[in-house]
Amino acid sequence: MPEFLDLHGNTNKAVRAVADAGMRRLGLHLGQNHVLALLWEQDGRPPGEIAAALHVSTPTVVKMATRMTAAGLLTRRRDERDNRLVRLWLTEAGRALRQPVEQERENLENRLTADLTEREREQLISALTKIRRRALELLADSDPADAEPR
Amino acid sequence: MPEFLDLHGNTNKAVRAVADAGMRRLGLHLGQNHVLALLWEQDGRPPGEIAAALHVSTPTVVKMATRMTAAGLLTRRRDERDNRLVRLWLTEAGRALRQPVEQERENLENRLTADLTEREREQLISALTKIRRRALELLADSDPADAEPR
DNA sequence: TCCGAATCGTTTGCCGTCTAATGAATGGCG
DNA sequence: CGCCATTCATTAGACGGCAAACGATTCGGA
Repeated sequence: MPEFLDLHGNTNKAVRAVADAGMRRLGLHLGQNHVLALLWEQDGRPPGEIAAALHVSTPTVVKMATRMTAAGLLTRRRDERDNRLVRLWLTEAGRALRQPVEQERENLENRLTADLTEREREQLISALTKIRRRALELLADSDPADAEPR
Repeated sequence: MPEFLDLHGNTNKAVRAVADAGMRRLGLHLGQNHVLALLWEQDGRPPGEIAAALHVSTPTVVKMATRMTAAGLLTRRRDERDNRLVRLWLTEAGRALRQPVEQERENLENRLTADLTEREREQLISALTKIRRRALELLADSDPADAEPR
């Protein structure tokens, strides 16, 4: 009865590929939409804050910001009061993607879960939530990094 | 009722991180265990065959094979009869990891699904299977690459 | 006031993954 | 029999992700 692990991994890969195709149609790379989503909600956030919100490392956001800047989606500017901070600001192009991206995401979600009944969908979400919680606990245990901030 | 997509992605990341930590304890990088698993089952397979079995591109396997060779887990040798082919052979070190890796995987799976009842687990697998199938269908549609091999 | 600790972003380098381009060998068909 | 299409692996380059090292700035306490 083995291998929930493999099934979950394979499913994720397939879902990821579909989402990537969808975003690519809008000229985005997978992952960039998450950064945009945070900036649509509140423009001018610094990389560290975005990284924390996305549960991702700061260097990851920095790299993405570099590419997205090159792609004309946003601009970088240092905070005037605290020069350690950098703030990311949407360009017109970045702002314009909001509606199409949000629609595409809804579209993807609906199509992917089309074979599930409402009940199945709820159970799925419940199960995934439990597993995620469990995984985060296991991570915190084995990795005493953020344990005991004194 | 939002965002099965996000939940699934986040769960995957957490699960991946836990699995990665587990494999790292054995001196492996995540993903390498899958290559090893195929070679334990049948040694001397070529990269293309492994890629197909893992649903991964050939370059991915080639790169992993390069690192795993450097790590002393396997060796590369060209097939004598068909010189286009390369075959990957386990070293003693690669073979020795079988038991510990398989146990670690079982261990991980059990710990991750510990919060689920047997029934929940079955439903989860069923739902993920449906979604994966759906995702693969959507991919095949939008991407007429492998459709109609004449 | 001044120096060391804390806070940020960036750089570097690695892993897994993909697509596209390249290169080497085989095999079949005229 | 010889040439061209097919079949493989490899290389190159991009993306998302991570950890570690580095550099700049701010801030608090002596």
